[in-house]
Amino acid sequence: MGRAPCCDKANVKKGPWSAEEDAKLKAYIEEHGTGGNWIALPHKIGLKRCGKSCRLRWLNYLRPNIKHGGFTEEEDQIICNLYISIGSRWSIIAAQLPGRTDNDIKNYWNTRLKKKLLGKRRDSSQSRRLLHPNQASSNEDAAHGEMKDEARSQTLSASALERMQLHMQLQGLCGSTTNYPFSFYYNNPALWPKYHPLGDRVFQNQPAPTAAQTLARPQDSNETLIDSTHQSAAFPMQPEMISKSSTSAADVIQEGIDHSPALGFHSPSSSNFDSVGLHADLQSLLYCKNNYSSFLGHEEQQLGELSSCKELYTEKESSNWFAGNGFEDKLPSMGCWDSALHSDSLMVQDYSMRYEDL
DNA sequence: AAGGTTGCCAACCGCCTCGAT
DNA sequence: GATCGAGGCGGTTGGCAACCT
Repeated sequence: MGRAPCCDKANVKKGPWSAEEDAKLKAYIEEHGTGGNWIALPHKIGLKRCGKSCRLRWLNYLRPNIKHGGFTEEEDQIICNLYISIGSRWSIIAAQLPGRTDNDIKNYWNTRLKKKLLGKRRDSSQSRRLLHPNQASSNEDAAHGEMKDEARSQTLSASALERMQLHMQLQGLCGSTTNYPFSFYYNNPALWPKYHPLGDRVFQNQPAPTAAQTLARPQDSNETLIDSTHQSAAFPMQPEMISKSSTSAADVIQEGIDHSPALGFHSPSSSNFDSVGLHADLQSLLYCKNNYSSFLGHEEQQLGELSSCKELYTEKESSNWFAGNGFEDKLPSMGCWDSALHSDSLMVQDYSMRYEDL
């Protein structure tokens, strides 16, 4: 027996919102707020819409200060950095980009930025199978729960693969500055956005530089590197940090770092990485095709190797790095991407070693 | 010019989390 | 501690527009 629907589906309008509906919803919320109950809201204002639909419409379209389209280079970089770092946690990524919605960023990533970064070759049938194995599977497969779970797991891995590919591209540009490819982001505090659980609202009230501003001034990265008090607050957000917690999420993560020196998480104060150079590399990757064309030369082979490694990408096999590093207690809901990420990292590590031998 | 394909994006779906009871 | 319901989230879909052949 499934969960009861949140609204009477039969009497609820679907599809595009009319101007009249928009006006009603906007006027009501601007005057009364949501009242803390989205489900009841449409009834109050006489809209034949699901409460969830109203919420989505408000958050993604009607809310003040929403920006649509026209992503800047700066925003591209932030999205790229965060996607590599945390995966498809669009709400968290959106929190770093004032005026942007998770849906917008998700669409932008899926339709444009991903292609921009990974290149058109990703559309080849090979990579299509690699990245969307569930789409290639038959309908009868989907009808079976086990197969569905497997497909989900593979889809998850696909996302992880994408991030890994981005990492490899970055590594190809930046050279192997470390044995641990995923430390690229963590080793560059200049690329770390600030974590603001309340998103825009906090940005509006806080004069501290946004991630975009931090990113936009790589020449200032030295001060970021040196400032150890800044480090805790500036550490890249982890998805679970967004959950309501009484303790500082940054502290939780920082503690995790402090106890995991072997995993490539160098504290900024001890890091001597050239964040300026890396920033430039990322910018080149995003905006200068020439710079990553050399990478594409290896991509065919890489994809082949990735296929052979794909079986490594199961959640069962991926032991959670965070377990054993003091994270499991504090981050109880650590999502499956994390284990996939860990699995990725092992595979990438292995792969990168072989790659460097080429 | 017409039909097919691809790209884009708003909206939906269903699962998960968490607070209230 | 168990259950319920609302909110939140990420993945997916459907429809329209632009582009291609």
